[in-house]
Order: sequence, then C-alpha cells, then structure tokens
Amino acid sequence: MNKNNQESVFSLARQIPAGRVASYKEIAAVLKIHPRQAARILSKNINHGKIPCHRVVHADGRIGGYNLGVKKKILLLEKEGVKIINGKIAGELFKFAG
DNA sequence: TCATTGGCTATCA
DNA sequence: CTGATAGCCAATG
Repeated sequence: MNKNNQESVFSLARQIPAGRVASYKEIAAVLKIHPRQAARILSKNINHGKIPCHRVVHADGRIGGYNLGVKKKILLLEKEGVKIINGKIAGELFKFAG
C-alpha cells in the first residue's frame, strides 16, 4: 500500500546507521517503487536533523546528489566515518531488513 | 576497465 | 509533448 511512500522512505532512511550508506535502489526495492520516486521524495523533502538523506547514494556506490550540495554530502559522510574513494563509497552498502 | 550513449522510469513546469 | 531531475540498466567503443 503506497499511500504514503514519503513516510516509508523517511522511515527507511532513519534506519540507516551512522557510518553506513544505503542506495536509492534498496529503498525503492523495499517499497516496491522505482528509484526515481525514492530519490524524488528525498530531494523534495529535506528533513535535516531527522532524516539522514545524506546517507543515501547510488546503487553503484557513487554519491549522487544533494539538495545542499554534493560536496556537503561527501563531507558529512566522511565525518560520519564513511570511506569515500574516487567519489565512490568504499565498502558495501547498507541493506534493510536483511 | 572506463566513458559514452540510449532506453527506461515517475513526477513536475 | 518537451525538458529537466538526488536513478538504473544494457550496449557500445
């Protein structure tokens, strides 16, 4: 029931622990929606302090985009402890319910 | 392996 | 319909 995909996306995003990153595709897969929708929802709803949107990246491990700027995103991730090499996430991505 | 291109997808102006 | 966007995938060179 995708009555409120937005809430679901935020809910999942909040499940991402610090020092980890999830991919849009993962969120999209869990909610049975398309990656575009997940990305769009996150981009359209900047809930800083509540939703760690900066912990969501591409399925390939690339950073992707950020409403405040990709640079900010990278800085935040590195601050959290995420290793970024050549603009890509070093290591595996976080997974939901699994 | 990497970069580019084209197609797919959903939403909005 | 066209163009744009916080994406993804397959094919090509």
